[in-house]
Amino acid sequence: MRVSKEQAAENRARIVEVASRQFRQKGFGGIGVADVMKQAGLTHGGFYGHFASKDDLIAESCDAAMKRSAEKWSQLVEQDRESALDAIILSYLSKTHEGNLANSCTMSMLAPDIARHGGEVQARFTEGTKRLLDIMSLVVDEPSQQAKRKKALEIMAGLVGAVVLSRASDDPDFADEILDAVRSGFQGSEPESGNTP
Amino acid sequence: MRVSKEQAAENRARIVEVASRQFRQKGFGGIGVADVMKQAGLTHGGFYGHFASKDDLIAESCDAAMKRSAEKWSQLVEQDRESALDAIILSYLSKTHEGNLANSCTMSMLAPDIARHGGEVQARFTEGTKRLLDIMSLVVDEPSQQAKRKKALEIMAGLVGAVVLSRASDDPDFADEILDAVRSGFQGSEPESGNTP
DNA sequence: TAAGTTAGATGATGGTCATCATATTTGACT
DNA sequence: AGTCAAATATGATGACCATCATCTAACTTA
Repeated sequence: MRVSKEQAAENRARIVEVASRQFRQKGFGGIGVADVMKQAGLTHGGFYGHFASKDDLIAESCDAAMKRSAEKWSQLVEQDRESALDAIILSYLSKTHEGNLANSCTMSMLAPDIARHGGEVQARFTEGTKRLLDIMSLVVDEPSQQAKRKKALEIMAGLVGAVVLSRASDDPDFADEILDAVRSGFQGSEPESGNTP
Repeated sequence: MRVSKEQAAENRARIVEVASRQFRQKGFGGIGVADVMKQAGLTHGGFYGHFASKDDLIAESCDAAMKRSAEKWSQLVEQDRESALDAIILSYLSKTHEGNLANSCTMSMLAPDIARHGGEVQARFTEGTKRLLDIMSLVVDEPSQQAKRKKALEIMAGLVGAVVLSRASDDPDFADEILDAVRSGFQGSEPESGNTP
């Protein structure tokens, strides 16, 4: 059955939203078009009315996820520029973030898949990464513009690596140790809750 | 046709070797059992004589790759303990490493897939990561044992994040910028070849 | 309100893949 | 030498999946 223009736009947005979460949780190959559609409350047939291909959806959902991350970081910066860096670091390395694969950052969940994918997906991801870098550069404490950018890159790499490694670990203590090490390394401050056994 | 015991062992090793490279290059889902066997010079049918399942092969090939990385790092440490850390960092972030997906470290190519996979694969990977951490802890310059371990974790996360992000970028200059930033951040020394345009 | 357009549903197609069943060849052991 | 069992080959099976063709219903617009 047909549906109003707004309803259709909503549906499309829902498809992207579901896909974005599912891809991060299960990888590009881990979820099929039909399943995404079902979780969006639709059947698989309508998919190609909205998207040219699965790759098209992949590109769009990555873009959406990166933009959402950028918005989140921007909000933190606008809220309190002084504490924004710490806030970003804390949020990126938080346990909640850790346990919730679907809500995680594309950089830490999908970067290798994106590297293999190439094409439009990679282009959008690269743009998104640069956007995040620009935001972080704003709140990093370094004398020159160049130094800010370099420092922001170091921090972003550290955050991504920490999340990637901690998630891949099946030892929860080790996973926490990784996150704590990187967090305290970039924050100077000590972990918020007890850390020594 | 049947084959000598040694030949069979060689074949099995070759399967693991091929799989290890292909998985890193294409992901666990990006290469099939039949293709791995073909590249090992065999047909697909014999696979289940050697392995219980594809997951079994995945676990074994990850283990092999992590062990190979550990050996490489150990060699660098034995060769020259003073310069070992720099050597590890340089090798991990090198462009050669960068361009050659199949020869890359499991941590930077497969960690998210491993996180999703769970089970034996994840357990072996975690062990391997801890082994690498122990090696790096040996050559990190910090006063206490605890500080060494923490610093090694920070560096490993930084290396992994840098490689992950640089590979996922479709802008070669940006990719290099990431690698350079993280390298110089951990080395104190400046890049070996010209860096300013 | 009638015509035409379009979102979505149903179902089919062709391909890929992991796994298994069975056959064949030949090394290994008696 | 002869038997057994292991290593590999061939081929089949069943599942899943992306994509497409076709159909239906209802929104939109004139």
